Amino acid sequence: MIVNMPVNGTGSASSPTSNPSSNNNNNSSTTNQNDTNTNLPGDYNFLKRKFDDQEDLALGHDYEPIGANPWKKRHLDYDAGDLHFHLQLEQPPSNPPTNAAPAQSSTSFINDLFSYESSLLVPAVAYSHCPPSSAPLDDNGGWTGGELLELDHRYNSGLQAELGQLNATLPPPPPTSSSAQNASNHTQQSTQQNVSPGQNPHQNQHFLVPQKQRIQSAGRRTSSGSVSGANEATEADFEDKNLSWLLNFKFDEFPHLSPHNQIHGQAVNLPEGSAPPHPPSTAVPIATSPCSSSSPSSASAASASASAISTNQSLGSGLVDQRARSPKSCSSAAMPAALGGGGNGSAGASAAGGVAGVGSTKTGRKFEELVMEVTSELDGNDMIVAEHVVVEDTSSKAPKKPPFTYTELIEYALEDKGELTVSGIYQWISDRFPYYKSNDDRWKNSVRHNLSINPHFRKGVKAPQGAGHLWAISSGDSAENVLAWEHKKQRLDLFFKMESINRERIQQHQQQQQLQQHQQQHQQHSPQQKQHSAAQQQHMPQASSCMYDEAAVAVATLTQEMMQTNSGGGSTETSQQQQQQQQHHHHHSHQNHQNHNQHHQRLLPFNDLLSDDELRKTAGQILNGIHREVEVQSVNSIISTYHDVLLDNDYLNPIHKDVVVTESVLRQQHGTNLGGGNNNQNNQMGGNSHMGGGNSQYYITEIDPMELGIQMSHQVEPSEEEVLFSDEFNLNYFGYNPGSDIVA
DNA sequence: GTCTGTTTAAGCACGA
DNA sequence: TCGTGCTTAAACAGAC
Repeated sequence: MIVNMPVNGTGSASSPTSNPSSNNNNNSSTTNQNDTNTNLPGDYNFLKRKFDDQEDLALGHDYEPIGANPWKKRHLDYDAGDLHFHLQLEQPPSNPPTNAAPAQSSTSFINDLFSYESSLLVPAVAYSHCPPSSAPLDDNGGWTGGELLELDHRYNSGLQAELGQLNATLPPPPPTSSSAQNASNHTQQSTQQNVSPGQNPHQNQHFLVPQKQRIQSAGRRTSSGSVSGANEATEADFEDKNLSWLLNFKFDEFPHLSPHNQIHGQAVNLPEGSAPPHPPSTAVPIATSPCSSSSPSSASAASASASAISTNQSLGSGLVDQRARSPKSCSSAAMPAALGGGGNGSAGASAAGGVAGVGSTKTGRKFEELVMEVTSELDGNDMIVAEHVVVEDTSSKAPKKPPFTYTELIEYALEDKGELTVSGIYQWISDRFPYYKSNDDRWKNSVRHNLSINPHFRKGVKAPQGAGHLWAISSGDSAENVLAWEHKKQRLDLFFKMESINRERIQQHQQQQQLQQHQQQHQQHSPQQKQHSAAQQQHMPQASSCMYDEAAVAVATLTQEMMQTNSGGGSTETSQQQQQQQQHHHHHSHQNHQNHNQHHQRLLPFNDLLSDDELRKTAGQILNGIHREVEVQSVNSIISTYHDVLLDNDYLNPIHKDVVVTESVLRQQHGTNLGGGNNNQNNQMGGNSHMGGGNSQYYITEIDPMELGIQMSHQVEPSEEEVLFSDEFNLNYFGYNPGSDIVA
C-alpha cells in the first residue's frame, strides 16, 4: 500500500529510485576511504555498504547499462504480507538517510536472532532416546538452495515467541561421566580440529576479515592492514569451519511450550524408564526432524534417532543430492499435519514448514502466555533442552556448501570490496567458505555465469593488471534493495555468528570432557569414589547421557551473553567460569532457579515483547496515525541498541515519524499527488530536503492495510503515471489493486 | 595454454 | 502443468 506522507513542498524532486541513502553521494568517497578494509573484529562495514547506493557513481567508472533486475524479486517475495517489525529489534539508523546501516554492537548478536526466528535453523538429527555410547554422530549434509530459501521464508514470522523460549533455556549442564566418556572419543577429535583454544565468540566476529589475502581492489578499497593478530587466530577456524551444526539445528517445536508435543509421538518421548530430567516438565527432547533424509517418509517417521543417523551417514557430506534434502520438503514432511502446517510460500506461513510449533502465536496462543509459561517453567526445567542435545562429529566432514547462492556470494564479495576481478571474487569466496577451496573449479564457472547473466553485477573497467574486468554491484539499488540487502546481511551475519557460537560450544564441551576424564582417572584410584560415582550415575536420568544439543547450547550461549550484557558489567567470563556457574546452578537448582527466574524476568525482555497480533495492531495504529496526519510526538528519534528497543522503548507510544517510517518498512517513493491536498504540511522528515518538488512523497510498505484495519479514504483508479507500484514486488503483491492505496 | 566472459542448454526444486 | 529460480555443464571466442 501507499501511505501518503505529506512533505515539505519545497525542494527538488528525486527519482523514484532514490532511497533514504541517496543523499550520501558526497560522502561516498569518504566512506570508501574510511572503509579501506580496516576490518576489525566485529567489523561488518562491508555489510553496510549497501546503503551507499550511490557509491558506484563515485567510482567514476563506466558500467554497462543494466536492464530489469530480476535479482530483486526473489528477495522480496517472501516479505509479502508480513509485518517487518523485526526491524524494531535492530538498530534503526540514527539518521536514516545518511546512516542507514545499522551499527553493529555487541548486542547485535542478539538482535540478529531476534530478526530471525529460531526456526530458521534447520532440522536437527536428534535422538528420540539417548543414543548408545557408540552411536555414530553425523551431520546430515550440506547447505542447499532450499535451505537458503528456508532461511528467507522463515525470516519474519513468530520470532518473538521463539526467541522468548530460546532465552528461557540455560547453558547446558556439565555432562555426566558417562556422557563425557561416550562423547569424548569422537568429539574430542572434532573439537581439536574445529576449535582454536582460547577462542571466544567475540574473537570470532571478525570472521569476515579475509584471512590470508587481502584483495586489492583498484585502489578504491585498499587492502586491510589491520588483518593481523586476532585474525590469524581464526584462520584455523576458517579452514575448519563446519556448518553442519547449523544445518542440523532447528526447533521443530519448543519443548516447554508447544501445545502439540503429543504429535511428535514416540519421537519426543523419553525412552522408557528414563524419567524426565526435571519433572513435571512437559518438555520434550529437541524434536526430531530427520530431514536429512531425502525421503520424506523417513523424515516423517519421527522415530528419528538411530535410523536418521544412519541415513545421515549414508548421505555423507558435500554434494550429496542437496536438493533432495531441501529443508522445505523435508520440514513439510516432518511437520505433523496436526499443526496445520500449510503455509506455502507466504512468509507468515512459510515458517510452518518444519517449524510448526514455532509459530507459537500461530497456534493461537498469545505470546504473553508463552512467556509466562517459559518463565514459570524455568524452575526445574532449565536444563531440559540441554539434556537432549546432540553434538555432532564434524571433524571428518568436508566443508558444507554455504547456504548462499552464487549471486549472493558474489554480492557479498562485491559489497565487501566494492569491485573485484573475477579471480578476486574467487579468492574472496574461497577465503571465507572452505567449501570453495576445493580444486574443483566448476563453481567458478557458475560464478562467471552468474556474473554474466545477472544484471545486478556490472562489468566495469579493465583490471589494472591481468585479464578481465572489475566487477561491481549495480548502482540501481533502490530502497527495496536496501531492505533486501538488510535481510541478506543479517543472514550472512547470523550465519557466521552462529558458527562462532558453535565453535565456542564445542570448546566448552571439550573442556567439560577433559574435566570429566580427569575426574574419572582420579576415581580409578579411589574405589570408594568410584562406587559413589556409579551410584550417582544410576540416579542420573538417562537423558543426561545424551549429547548436548547444539541448539540448546547455542541458545544457552546466547542467553549467557545476553545476561552478561544486561548485567552491565561487560565481564567476559571464561568458559571455565561459565562452566562452573553452570555446575553450581545445576547443583543448587532450587534456590538458583528462583533466582534465575528473577534474573530472567529482570534481564530478559519477555514482558516487553508483543504478540504478532499486537504488533500488527500497533502498526495499524501507527500507520493510521500517519494516515490521519496526526503529528507524532517525538520520543526517541534514535533507537540505538537492543536495549533501547526492547527494554526502554514502548513502541505503543507515539514515536517520531522517522522511526515509524523506518520501523514500518516504509519505502520512499515519489509520485504525483494521488489524494490531493496535504502537500503543504510538514511531515518533519528532517534531512530529506531532496524531496518535494511539488509532488507528494509516498511511502510504500508491505503491510496490508486491510490487515491493519486501515480504512481506505477512497479508492482511486490511478492513471498510468500515477501508478506507484513501480517494482515487481508490489505489482505481484498488490496486483494493481487501487484499493490498496492509501491516500490522504 | 590459461583466463575471462558470454551464451545456451538441461535438470532440479518449488510455488502457483 | 507451467513458470521461475538456481545450479551445472558445455561450447565458444577474445585477451593475455
